[in-house]
Amino acid sequence: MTVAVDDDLWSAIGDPTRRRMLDLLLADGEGTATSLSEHLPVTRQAVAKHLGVLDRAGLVHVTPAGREMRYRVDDAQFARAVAQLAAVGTAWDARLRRIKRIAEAIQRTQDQTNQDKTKE
Amino acid sequence: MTVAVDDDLWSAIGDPTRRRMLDLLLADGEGTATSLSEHLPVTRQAVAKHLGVLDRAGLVHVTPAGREMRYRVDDAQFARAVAQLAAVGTAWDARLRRIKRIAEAIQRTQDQTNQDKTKE
DNA sequence: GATATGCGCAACCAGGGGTTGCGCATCTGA
DNA sequence: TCAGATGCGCAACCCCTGGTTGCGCATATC
Repeated sequence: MTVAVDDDLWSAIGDPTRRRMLDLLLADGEGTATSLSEHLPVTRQAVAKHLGVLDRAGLVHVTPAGREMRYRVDDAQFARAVAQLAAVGTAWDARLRRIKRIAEAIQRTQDQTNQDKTKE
Repeated sequence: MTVAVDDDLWSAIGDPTRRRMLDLLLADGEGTATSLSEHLPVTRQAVAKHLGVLDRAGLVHVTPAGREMRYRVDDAQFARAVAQLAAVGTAWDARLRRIKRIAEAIQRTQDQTNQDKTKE
């Protein structure tokens, strides 16, 4: 019942800084390491490394424009990442519900047993 | 529109080994560092460290039983973690849909412009 | 009581996120 | 046109984390 997860994709969106970067890129359409770093508590170099990770994971594409490197989100791959989040979430949610159901069932049988005992 | 995420909780479930550990604990109800390590590609000590992280995040509880330390998942906290996954997922999904809508709108206005031009 | 089993602690290593420092390329304006 | 500003990449370094091995201690078990 374990959900198969693309570890590269998951670890890419697992980092909080990278999640904020994706947020920023989605909000503004595109951005550079420098522009992103202005809205983040880390340096341009750190952002550049993260952009490298996101690029290798296929979550962003880069377009050279003069001396700038403009990044934008790859919608399709991003959608895949969101789907993975959802998959793990729903799988765990389902498991939680099943456990709760079983627990309630056990509770009921115990109540029944206790009731039987009081009858004796 | 950024979703507020409990970073400790997220980073706890962000690690693939910890996710598999949670899976195992949920499947078996409870487990020890030794028993879990038998189903994982890492040593008991590594598992023990992860259990420490999960414990500090409130995702598991430990019960000493003789020389064993039995861990089980905290349903409530685990549900919170799942909820966070779902929250980020749905937020991003919504943003994707909005972008797609805007893109389509732009497409339509461009089509309209082109049509106008052909009319001239 | 001797042996096996489960655990914790400590030291160590590799990789990743972060920083600073530097040099190179591209823009821009006087 | 050329000098300064701007954007970027590369390299070295630090610290934390995930992982390992090695050890000793406590609890079961025969």
